[in-house]
Amino acid sequence: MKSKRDVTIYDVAKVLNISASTVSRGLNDHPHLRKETVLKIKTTADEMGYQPNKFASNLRLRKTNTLGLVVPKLNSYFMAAVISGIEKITNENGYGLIISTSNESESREISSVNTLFKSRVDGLMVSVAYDTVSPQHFDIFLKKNIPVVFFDRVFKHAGCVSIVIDNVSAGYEATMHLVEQGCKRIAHIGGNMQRDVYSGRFEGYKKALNDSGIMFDKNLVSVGDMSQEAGFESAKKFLKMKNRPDGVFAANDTVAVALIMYLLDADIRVPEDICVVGFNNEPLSTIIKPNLSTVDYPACQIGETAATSLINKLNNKHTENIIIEHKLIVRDSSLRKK
Amino acid sequence: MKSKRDVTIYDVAKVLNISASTVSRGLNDHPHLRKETVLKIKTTADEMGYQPNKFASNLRLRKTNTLGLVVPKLNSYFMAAVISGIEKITNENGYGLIISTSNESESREISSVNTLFKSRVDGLMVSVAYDTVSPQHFDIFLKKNIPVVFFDRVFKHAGCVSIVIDNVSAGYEATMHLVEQGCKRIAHIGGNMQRDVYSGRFEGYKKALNDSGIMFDKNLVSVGDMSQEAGFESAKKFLKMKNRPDGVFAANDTVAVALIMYLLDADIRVPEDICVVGFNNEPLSTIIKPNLSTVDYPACQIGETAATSLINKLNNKHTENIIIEHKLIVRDSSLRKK
DNA sequence: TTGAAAGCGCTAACAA
DNA sequence: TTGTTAGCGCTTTCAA
Repeated sequence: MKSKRDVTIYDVAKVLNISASTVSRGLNDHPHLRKETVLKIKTTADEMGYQPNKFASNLRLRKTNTLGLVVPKLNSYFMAAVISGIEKITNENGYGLIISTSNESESREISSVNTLFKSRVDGLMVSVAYDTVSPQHFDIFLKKNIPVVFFDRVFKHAGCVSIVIDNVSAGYEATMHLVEQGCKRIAHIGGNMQRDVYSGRFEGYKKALNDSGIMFDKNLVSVGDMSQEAGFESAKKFLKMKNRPDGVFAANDTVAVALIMYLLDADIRVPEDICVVGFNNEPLSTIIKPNLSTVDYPACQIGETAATSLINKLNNKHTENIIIEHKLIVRDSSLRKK
Repeated sequence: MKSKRDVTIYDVAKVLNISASTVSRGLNDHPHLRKETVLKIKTTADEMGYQPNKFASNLRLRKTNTLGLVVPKLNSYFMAAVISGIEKITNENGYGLIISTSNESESREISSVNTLFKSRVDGLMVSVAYDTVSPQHFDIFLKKNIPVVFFDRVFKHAGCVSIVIDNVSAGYEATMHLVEQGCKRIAHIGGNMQRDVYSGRFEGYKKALNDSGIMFDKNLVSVGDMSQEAGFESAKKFLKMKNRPDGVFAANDTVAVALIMYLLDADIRVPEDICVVGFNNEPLSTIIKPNLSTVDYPACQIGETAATSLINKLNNKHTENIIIEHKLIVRDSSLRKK
């Protein structure tokens, strides 16, 4: 594994009979250099196979030009799209990106955050894990004035920008749509209410019921880990009730699809007997029959916005919380009236 | 964004009235130090909030303890599982991980590889992009004796280890299964035959036909980009034929599911009229009705194996190509005989 | 068992 | 417009 010594700016300088600092300046397009010199330096460096040593420059400059990203999981279409948005912006701005996953667990999130801190990223983007309770592991960043941007699943944390959708409105619209389809007993499948996305959607659900004169019934609310299993469990629970729901607003598509599969297996008709609305517009929402009504929001744009915010903050530009538009997409799973 | 100066080993040394080199040794558990001294150094460093500066040590040691990973896309269950396997091993062995995506394009792959090279990763893991033609962008690594491990979509490249499944056997088994179900005209939907995974599956398909006395018919082979669209296109093509296929072996689940959706919409029965087998065992294979028969293989284990191989190679241990077991999973989409 | 000192490769303040 | 020089924080050789 022994590698030959790399070409350094000193080697280039020696060949050109100039000083290393001039080479450094030339490589970095320093303004006061003769164009001619710059060109000469760059071509020679190229020819010699020079590769800048980031560690030396990071060490010297005390910054890494690298951003960190912590996400709960990689297995959703949503997250893949977010990351592609982030990569686009970071690439355009000459930043590197280190991605780390928390696997939905607080302890893994803490270790990811610490690792990125040790890697001395210039800034951090985070979507919080499912079961994270306290945001205090981000304090090491904040204490050092390293900016942290939250997106999707966020913490309200002094000095941190958040990129979110309006979950309350989205939950409200989804539920209202069920009301408009004639549903009277509308159930909700939600997640950990410590996560703003789930508490927001739940709040919107309750608000819509209230505005429609429908009494909130806590038996119609099922809280789980938003997995396929959780969807089956909720379906089982609803089917056991003597007074079954006739509509369900689920806080993600995975759960909604699992619910529908279970219902269909039990010979319940969707949407005739029970209308279902999901959340996220994952690809599987158009594979299930009937196609799933859901809430769509631009994942790629969320990624781009998060990265842009972070970079702006690094450049001391003004930044603020941003709310991204969402849209209810009505498909067959909730459409009784055509 | 100005950060206070960090605590360095010099600061720790000053507090303890010893030299920086001793502190360095203490922190790294150098053998000849008094246990007492080591303990004293570690606790003081901790109390002072000391964080090692990786750049300084990377610069000094000429290695980064970081591995690079280049993958085509993040949006599949398969890749998410592979990455979680890789993260497990890298974490256990004290390596960092930088993930980069090629977005299935050769040019993005080249730039990812170059970026990781500049980041001076100690080793590289790669699953090749859909349309990569030449492996020569990996030469910068090989020339410097930095090990490269391929997995899933691989290049046969001197000195590079590959972690794969036996795609030929898998394609053979899938096709044979269709034959056993009574299919006589078996079609194949494949991808870029430059990718070993697709050429292997195709080869297995042809071999199975041959072994079953079925004439290979090139009109029954549809090659596309393995997207949902490609699945629809293939379905359209097959339905237009006067002599339609009665079985289809698709080289991934996305295409297989799209095909089934299209067929069902056209009132073709699956499996009665056409049997379908996919590949990868993605979650959507159990959401489509009828559930999709497919080939399963342990993604997480592939990730673990790739990372382990790479780390072994870095430690100058013996490494070799590894073939991971796969399994045909028969579900309703291909099951005529019970 | 510990310390002094050099150097990894780069950048920038200062000088010319 | 370019050169000299010091130093970023760490490791390690050599010496004690």
